[in-house]
Amino acid sequence: MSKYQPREFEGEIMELWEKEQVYRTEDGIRNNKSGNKMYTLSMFPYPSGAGLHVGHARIYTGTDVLARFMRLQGISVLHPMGWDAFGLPAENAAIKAKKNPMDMVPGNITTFKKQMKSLGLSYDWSREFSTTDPAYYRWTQWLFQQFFKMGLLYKKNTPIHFCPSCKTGLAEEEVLANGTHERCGKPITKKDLPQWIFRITTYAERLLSDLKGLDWPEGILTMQKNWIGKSEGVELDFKVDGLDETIRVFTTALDTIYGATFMVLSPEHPLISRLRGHISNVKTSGEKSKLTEVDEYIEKAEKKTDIERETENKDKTGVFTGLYCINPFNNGRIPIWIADYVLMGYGTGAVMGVPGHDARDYQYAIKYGLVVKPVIKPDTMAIRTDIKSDGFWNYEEIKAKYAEKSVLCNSDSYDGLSSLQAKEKMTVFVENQKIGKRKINYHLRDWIFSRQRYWGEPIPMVFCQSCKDKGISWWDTDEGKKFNKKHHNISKVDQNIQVEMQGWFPIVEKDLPLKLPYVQSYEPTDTGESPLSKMTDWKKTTCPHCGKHAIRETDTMPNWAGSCWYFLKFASPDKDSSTNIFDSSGVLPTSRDIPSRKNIVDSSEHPWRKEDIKKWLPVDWYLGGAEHAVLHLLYARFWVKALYDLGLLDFSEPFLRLRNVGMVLAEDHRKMSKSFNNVVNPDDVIGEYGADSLRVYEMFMAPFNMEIFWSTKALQGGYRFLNRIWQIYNSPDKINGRDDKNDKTDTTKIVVSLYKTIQKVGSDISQTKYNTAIAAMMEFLNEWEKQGESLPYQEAKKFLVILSPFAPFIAEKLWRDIYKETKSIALSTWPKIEKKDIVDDTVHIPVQVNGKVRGVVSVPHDIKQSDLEKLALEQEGIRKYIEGKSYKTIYVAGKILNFVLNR
RNA sequence: GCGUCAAUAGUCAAGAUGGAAACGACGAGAGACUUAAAAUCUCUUCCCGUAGGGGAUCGCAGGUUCGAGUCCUGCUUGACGCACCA
Repeated sequence: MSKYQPREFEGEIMELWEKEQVYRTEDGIRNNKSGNKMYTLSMFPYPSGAGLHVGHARIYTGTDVLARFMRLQGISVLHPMGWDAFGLPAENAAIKAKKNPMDMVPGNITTFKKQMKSLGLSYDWSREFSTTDPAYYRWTQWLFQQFFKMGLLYKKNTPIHFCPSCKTGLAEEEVLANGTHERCGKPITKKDLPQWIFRITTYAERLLSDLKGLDWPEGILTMQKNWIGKSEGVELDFKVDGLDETIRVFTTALDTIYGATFMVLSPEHPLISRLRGHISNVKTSGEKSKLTEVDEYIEKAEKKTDIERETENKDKTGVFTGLYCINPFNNGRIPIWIADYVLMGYGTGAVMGVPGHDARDYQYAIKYGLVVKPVIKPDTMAIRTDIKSDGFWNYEEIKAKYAEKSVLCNSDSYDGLSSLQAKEKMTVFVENQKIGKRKINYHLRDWIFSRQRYWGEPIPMVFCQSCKDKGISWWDTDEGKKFNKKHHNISKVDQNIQVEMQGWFPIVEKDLPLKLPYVQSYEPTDTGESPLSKMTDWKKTTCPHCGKHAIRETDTMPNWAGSCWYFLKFASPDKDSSTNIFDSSGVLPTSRDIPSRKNIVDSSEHPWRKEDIKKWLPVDWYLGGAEHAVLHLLYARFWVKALYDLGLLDFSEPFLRLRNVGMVLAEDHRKMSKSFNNVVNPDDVIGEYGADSLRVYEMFMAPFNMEIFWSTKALQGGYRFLNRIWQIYNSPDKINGRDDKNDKTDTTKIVVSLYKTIQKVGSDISQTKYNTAIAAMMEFLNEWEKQGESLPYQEAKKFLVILSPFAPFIAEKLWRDIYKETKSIALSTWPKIEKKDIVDDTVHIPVQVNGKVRGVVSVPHDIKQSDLEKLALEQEGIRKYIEGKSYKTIYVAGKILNFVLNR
């Protein structure tokens, strides 16, 4: 009997799979029923120099198990893999290594691919591409241009988050809560730079409401909801006392307006500059003039970094302007303050201070001695001072506790109304007086899309000063007019954007891809300009509209661009798909001369063939880490919605089912990191125990979405399990009637167990409950190993099939060796189990006395209650608790019998 | 502060709909094989008892129920996310 030595055959099996093209996507050939497809996708990796991580192995194996299972169900499966190779991590690594990223990425990809193959992942490699491949980013650029044409992109000078270490601007989402950059961990500052900005906010409502139909983890849905942060309220104007100015505020609690005892402006509020003259007239008792006081405060506030604002979080500061405004409801005069706890970026940048019900306003009022006036109380309370001794009652809290039973007070004619009634009535008043309107605000901000870095898709736009001077925008051109006409159904391009974007033109389509030039100096600059801006020759071009001198955009796209639509391209690869990015030796052509493949794409209209998209999309199963909850997953949803509006797609949500994978932490319970010297390399593990052991271990250790701690000991458990399988298939007395082609069999006890196992494994896999599926197989194996148990030859074959999604190498090996099969097990069929084959005739009913189990009776499954009771009472162990006492019985058919003694 | 999720044996974990708590793995102990070790196999592994058997137990405290790990209320601890969003 030979020993289980995976090293000896895994490589050979891998070659067989490749030779036989086992994992090539079958476009619905095996089952022509429409809709019988499955698109299983793992979030594709950025191919780092460190190679594949055991954490990667977990995601990819999890997706692979699904893909293999679906194939065995006879479903056509699309299971692709590619590379998200643009972006900061690749570039920072390249800078560190003093190499051009273009020269580094190909080698990394080669390593990743080799490692993935050795893991036994069943990808259709013919669909592979990298986001850095010009044939792919040609279309990323093309899509950018479509979004520009829709009016979803504009370029504007904006104060943005800037990472001084990476020397680039960042999106809101890339800044961590502690004010550092999510990629490099260094602190972030603000910088005023011209930026391409995506108007993702125009899709806020749809991004929010479409979450409803998605089968995603609850936590991720909540995070997206919170990130979009919808709040409904009212905007209304407060007159500045004695001046012809108004202050517009946004509030979600209009019912508290009688409690507004002060007004707060954000330090960046534009009104302040107009008020300066009046502020300088204010008399003060101090040495400084009021204006100096205000100016000093504003200057200090502007200098604060995000981190400073963060640490000072709770200690609010501000300055009184000496001016007043008028509450439109009661004409009360309230003081105007400037404070940096009010943000310019949200609402109107001005807030009515209601210290009676808002915790922040309360804190501020206490510090500066402002009036605290509660205006909502529980209806059972007579006087307002009883509400709380200090006069403050959190708005949310009072509503949560008293709901409809909280009423207004101190609010003139609104007194006694419920919060809800008052809010509605007051809103109507605001509307009638024409001093404001209902308004919905979102926390979601527009998406800063420029990066001042080298390693990204060049933004395919050209700026023409001459056209700008003449006030010509792209929408004034023939092409632009045609576009507007064709897409008049979608939101009309904003006039402001048309003006703002005068002089900007997409480079003509036939010139795509606009290739990233190979440069000597690709390091980011200190000026916050892209390294491409130093390439004067490359920058120079002609205006697509007027033909005069024009300048190329030199910013590049963020790494999110490529991942926003890669799942579409997998479904519809370039026709000449043999143009793999690898040549036969596995070495990339030097990137200096990667051929442009624009000529092999047949359509000038679409980056994909519609029938392919129809066949495969949307993605049925999307597996990846939870860290993308509001980055990639939000951006990709946004692009798909925009593409839907353009008529390029006929669905508007890309990922129907999302599952998160838990992290793989090191044995010492820390994150795996080079600096802790605790990284486990999958190559080493595969070398020693085989890929199957690694796969089984990672699927078995915990539920798929939970984090696991690496344990080599536990991994050996996986190896032992496979070893026992190897031994049992090689034991003459464990499998009956070898070479018997006749698959008729008695349903002996062990066979029934097998059938139950088959059913459990199937249902567990489709719920990504891999750990319990494996436990069930182990349980079955334990039973099969018992002395005297053996399986008929054809039945034992079925066990290999259900094992194969988890341990494809050993399953394939035994499939071919023991059963002499020549066609891969991956292309076989999941065993069908009839319900009648797994029904037990005898059931075991636990018998309780007062809820405690005192015995078990084995009876026919359809026994009558009276017979069951009789049998139960025959048991000494049960009878002794009941004898001579009065009782009643509760019987749950097939489950439990309970005797309840009367007290 | 807000939101989401979690807590079961020495460790990782199973336990959908309330109905036998602890499937499976790791570790530990004993034994078999071996000159020996590793590997492999067998048994034990909450507490008491040689055993039949009995008792306890699911973060803590209550409650609902014939019956609660599961439902409800309050609390504790931890993880993740958001955070001056008006």
